[in-house]
Amino acid sequence: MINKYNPLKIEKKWQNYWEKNQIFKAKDFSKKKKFYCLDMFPYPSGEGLHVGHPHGYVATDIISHYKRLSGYNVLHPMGWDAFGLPAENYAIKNGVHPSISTKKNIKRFKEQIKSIGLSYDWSREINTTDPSYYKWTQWIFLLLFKRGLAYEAILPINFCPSCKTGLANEEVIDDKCERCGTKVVKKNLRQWVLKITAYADRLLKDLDGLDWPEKIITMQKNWIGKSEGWQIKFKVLNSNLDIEVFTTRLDTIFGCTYLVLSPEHPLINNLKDKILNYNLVKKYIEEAINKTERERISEVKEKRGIKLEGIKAINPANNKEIDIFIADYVLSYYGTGAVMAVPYHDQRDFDFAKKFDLEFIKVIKPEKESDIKEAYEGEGVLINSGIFNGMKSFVAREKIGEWLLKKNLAKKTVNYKLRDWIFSRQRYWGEPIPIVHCNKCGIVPLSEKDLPLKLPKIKKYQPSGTGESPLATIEKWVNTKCPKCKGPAKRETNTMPQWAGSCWYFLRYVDPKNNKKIFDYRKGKYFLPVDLYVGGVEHAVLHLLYSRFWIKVLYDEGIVDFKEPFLKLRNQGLILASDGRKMSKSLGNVVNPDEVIKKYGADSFRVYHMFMGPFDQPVTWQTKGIKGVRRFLERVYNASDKVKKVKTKNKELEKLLHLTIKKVEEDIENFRFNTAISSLMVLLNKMEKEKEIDIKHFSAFLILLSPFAPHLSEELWQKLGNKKSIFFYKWPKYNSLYIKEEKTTFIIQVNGKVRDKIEVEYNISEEEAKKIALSQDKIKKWIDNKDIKKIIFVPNKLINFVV
RNA sequence: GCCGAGGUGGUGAAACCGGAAAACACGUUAGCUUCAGGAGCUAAUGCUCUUUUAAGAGCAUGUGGGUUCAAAUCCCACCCUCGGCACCA
Repeated sequence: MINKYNPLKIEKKWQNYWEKNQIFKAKDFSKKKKFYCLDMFPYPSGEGLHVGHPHGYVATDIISHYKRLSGYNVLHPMGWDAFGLPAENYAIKNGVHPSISTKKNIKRFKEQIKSIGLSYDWSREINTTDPSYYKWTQWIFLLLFKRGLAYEAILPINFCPSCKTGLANEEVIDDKCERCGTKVVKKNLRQWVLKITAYADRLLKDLDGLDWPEKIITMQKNWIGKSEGWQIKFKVLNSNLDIEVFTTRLDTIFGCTYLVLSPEHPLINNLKDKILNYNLVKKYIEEAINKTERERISEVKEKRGIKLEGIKAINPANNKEIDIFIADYVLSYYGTGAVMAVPYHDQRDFDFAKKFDLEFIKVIKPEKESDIKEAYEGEGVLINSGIFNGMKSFVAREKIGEWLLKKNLAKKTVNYKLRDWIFSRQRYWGEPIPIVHCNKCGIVPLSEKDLPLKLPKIKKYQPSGTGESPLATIEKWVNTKCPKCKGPAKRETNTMPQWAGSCWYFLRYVDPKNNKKIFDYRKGKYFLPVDLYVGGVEHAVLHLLYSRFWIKVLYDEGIVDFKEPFLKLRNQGLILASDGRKMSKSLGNVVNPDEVIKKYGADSFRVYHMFMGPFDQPVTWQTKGIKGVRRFLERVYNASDKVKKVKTKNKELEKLLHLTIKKVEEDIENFRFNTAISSLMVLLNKMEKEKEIDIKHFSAFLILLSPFAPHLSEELWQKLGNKKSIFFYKWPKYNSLYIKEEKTTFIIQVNGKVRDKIEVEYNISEEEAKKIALSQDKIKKWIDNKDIKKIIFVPNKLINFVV
């Protein structure tokens, strides 16, 4: 048969039609219920889309269509997260201003995305690099500043020598820059820091109500890393100084035989004169500080440290004099930067004490005795612990705490792994931080009316590498007047990190052109928060955590009335190249969607994406695999020739249709697109067998298909004589009457093995089933003249004879 | 080391509230169709064994055990793959 299906022609036609008639525009106010369906917006890179990018976009598009057909007013927008290093690097290399290359890249991305026929409301498109957008990013920064959540600090931070900028902790993976893979170095830099730690507890607690993948929730919980314990004061002998430590195992304090301070601990400087071996100590500290975190961690097995000769501390539990060490396994930024060491009951202390031949005291008796090859870190009963002997360890923790509290030596404390967010970057292509430095007034924020503070055009983008942004070289821009005293002042030259614009972009889609307010609150009240958010798992502790933080601040400020931005989150699986590796330009295994769409059509592209496998699992892209879905769509096209205004008498088909409606509906809701498509295939296979296809059946089928293959469905919908777009119609309702079974295939087992199948009336009784089953020749043979010991009957499923 | 996900035909996978393992596709083979290439249509397709051969039987869901009339599905132990975290006191 000649294929009349010509996707190239019909797809362009319908894309134009949808755009011209604004079919997918979300209404600002509507009596309909809203559904906010959001994709993580892309960074428009110079390479354009590869075949894997739109995986999530196709899924949200299917859901958006499905929700519209089910009567919702759907907000389904798209935009560009366009600040970032690649554009700047490109500018350095080719001298093209980032705003120009960004514009070009966006154009290309938009064309590619449009060619897939995704139903975005393009009237709401946003771009984070647009001053009318980043005005509001800066506005939020001022808000953070006003609330004391943005502060300046000189910190030893992770610095990428290749990108020549400081990085957030979240951006450092295995000691390497998340972007370029270069090993980071420690650098003391003046930084803007956001106090995300002030929200640690709320960021943790509010995870509970979210419909998010368990994995992401766990990752965020681990990243925040809450632990509850006690902070204990150890007095330094012959001085008025204290060393405070944090512990979650106060029950082991009687076993504490020394203290360990981190190399960065400030107390060391105060004790300088008393430390007899200060020169050696100083040398050790210098070495330790120059190591990166990873280097310290990689020496996990080999504990290093040095004893502070000449000074001792007092264990407040038993008043014993104990030694003090410095060791790099103690982290300055966690807890108090000092630990009480209990060699017998902590593996790290155990390793350290072995190496330095220190005293071990056993204070917890485990239920089962074990050998002393390693520390016992479990629970048990206290021994060698004075008045607490015999107490269970989990009780003793509190009792010892209360006892020391009375002596003013302890307080209950909660510690988090989460650290404040290093927020400034020494780069050009980012939002300028709206702050000036005045000799007289200090740090002064710009006022709202001075926003946006536009990024000046410059000729040299090259970062200095000294920790200054390229902006620092533009004197005309840097030198300004203090908003407060009108005296001479200098602008902040650091820019905001990549993540700033994406923290709040979904709010702006609600009212993207508003230049008076961040958005109209009435519009926000209707559309927000986001009902469904789909994107890659790689943002688990970056974008998703930062964004939650900002939304909570906006909530506290009364700008939004919800505490969590994304109610439901789903992650798409990674699309791997056919060699099983990640698609990347450098590996040369990238498949370009343009070519696939040109050859097979956008509908085939969409359907194949969803048919490949479970949505959230990684799959390898096999372009030839797309043939199967292309054939399916061709057969749909050909079947439309057989559609007549006939009333079918095929009860089976009627039933299958209603089962399919139910199945597709449930599968879409549950992100099981692959099985939704296969059930549509099954229905088509059945309909194809008919001489004439009932127009009612085919119409319903087309609506079920339309979220997946919108162009073809629209084309055939028109061919059936409908005047309006298919997307103005209603999702078919399945009727449980049709689904009702009349006959069923009944399985007969002997000893649990299937021996025969029979067609029987639905709801057949056990007695009857037994009678029929036993009369079957095949069954007789198996039962023979053995005794039937037991009969298991499962209604409408099977009967099992145990002989 | 800790946490999480997963392991089913030649391939992608389905079934996973215990009840027909392999739906739906890809690929392969044979036949038809076509000037040819491609495409299409029809049928077969987990493995092994057996003259009950237009059929029958056995074995099959990472490995080994267990529960059950019945296990891919539940329980225990182990192996492997992938992802995350990792000296957090």
